[in-house]
Amino acid sequence: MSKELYIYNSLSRNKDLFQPLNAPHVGLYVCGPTVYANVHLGNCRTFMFFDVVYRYLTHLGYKVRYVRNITDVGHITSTFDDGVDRIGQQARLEQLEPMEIVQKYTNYFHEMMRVFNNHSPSIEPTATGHMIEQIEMIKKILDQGFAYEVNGSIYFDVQAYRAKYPYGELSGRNVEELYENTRTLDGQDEKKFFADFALWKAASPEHIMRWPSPWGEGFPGWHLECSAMSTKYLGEQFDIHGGGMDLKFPHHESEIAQNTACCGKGPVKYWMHSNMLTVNGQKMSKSLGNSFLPHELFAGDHPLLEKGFGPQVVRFFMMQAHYRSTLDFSNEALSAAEKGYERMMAAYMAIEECKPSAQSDADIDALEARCYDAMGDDFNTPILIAELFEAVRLINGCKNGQQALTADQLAQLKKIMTHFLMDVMGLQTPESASNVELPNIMMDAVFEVRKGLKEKKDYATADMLRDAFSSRNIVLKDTKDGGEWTYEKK
RNA sequence: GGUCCUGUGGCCGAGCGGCUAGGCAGAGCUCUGCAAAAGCUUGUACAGCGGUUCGAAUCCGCUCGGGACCUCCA
Repeated sequence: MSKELYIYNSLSRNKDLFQPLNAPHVGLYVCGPTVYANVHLGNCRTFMFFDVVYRYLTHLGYKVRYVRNITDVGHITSTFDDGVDRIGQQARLEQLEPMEIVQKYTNYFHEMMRVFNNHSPSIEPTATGHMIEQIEMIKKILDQGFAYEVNGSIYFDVQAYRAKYPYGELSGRNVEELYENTRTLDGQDEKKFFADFALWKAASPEHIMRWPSPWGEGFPGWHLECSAMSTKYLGEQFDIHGGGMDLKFPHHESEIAQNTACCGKGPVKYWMHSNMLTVNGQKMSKSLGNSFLPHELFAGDHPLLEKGFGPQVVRFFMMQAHYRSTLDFSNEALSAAEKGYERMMAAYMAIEECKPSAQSDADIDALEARCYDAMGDDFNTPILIAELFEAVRLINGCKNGQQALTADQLAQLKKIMTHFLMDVMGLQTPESASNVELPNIMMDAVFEVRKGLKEKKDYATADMLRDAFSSRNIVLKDTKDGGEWTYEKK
């Protein structure tokens, strides 16, 4: 059975065989959210996918250190405006302290990660908690001659960097072309070269979030935190760096430049980028106004939604598309995923009901191998799911007595489905995922039936129903509206 | 404008030189008090036009759509 793992590496533009720098240890860094607003569903897709990466590497036996940061320093919204940052802006809007904003939206983020059944990262560092590391890194880059100071701000010197290292390798663009197509430059810009980016920005007097530094009070540039924190927790070189496609340039390109300028080598062996969630073919994003929030999706509480879908259905829906493809949201697709998810889980839970046979012609080993092949081919979860539906057919066939499976094979199917469905893809059965309301809903139906029976004066059947429950330690009590029920403790 | 990605059957979505993807929906059958579930069978497909090849959805070119990045973005 092949358990080789090939990962599409954005840097090499190839599916590269995964070979950790220090097996069995694996360093995984994923750019987390900026907590100035609620995470929307598009954001969640990325975190759900990298959760699967984390889970699968762990399943393969690697000791993974998974670092996912929280960006709680406001990135400046434009190079040219005067230190307006998203968090500060939102703080003014909501009339809260910036750190209250940070806390509020971090809480929502964590809650959604939990609801979607994502594992917590090993370390979840915040940018504000790593000012010292960021300042130290800037000093090193200055010492190496790849940055310069202007009026208390430090800029990365792309020209100096390019003289020694290639710039733009990840995103595949060259600086000359960038220049031709960059929008009109502000004449008052402090930068020596248009492509230079800020490592540290001097804070204007009204800027709220500010920290002392050797260059005066200010705040770090938006690319720096990831470089500083990944280096601190994963070392100067580590295995996998992930994030959304839209972070490739300039964010990840700048990270490479910062790390290389600081430490003389590129930080990451495998760069992974997950594609966007789209709505009517367009990227879901806050600024386009086509995003919606997870809790709106669960409740069906949004103009674009016909009904609500549970977190597990949403997760299954996401898993049915490959992470490097765009995935278009639609009610029809979600509904189809819901049916598929339910069929999958029903079969999973029905394995125990299957009667084993002495003989079988099914090849479960081959099925298992194909599951690993699918995951090993750049985390191809859609293929994995297709293979698991093959398992569903076997299980259902066995339950109907149309497919012979031995006891060992049934156990193996159970193991395969547990591994891939639960452990790797992080799905849950409907029961474990929710639903405390379910018993109440079912009992409502029971009371409805009893009411009908009593109206027809069929008291014998009505009593039979009540006795059937009471023999299972559930007591039914009639009320004028319907009924109540309790467990009878013994 | 530049760079890159993409166009698959009613819908979603894999595949990316020859071999059934899969799910949902549809049709037929089996099972069935009814309904559902499940199983079996089954149709419609690779944007268009050229080219390479024994053979192309898959490679190349052009045309026409769609999108991402180039500014904060998962």
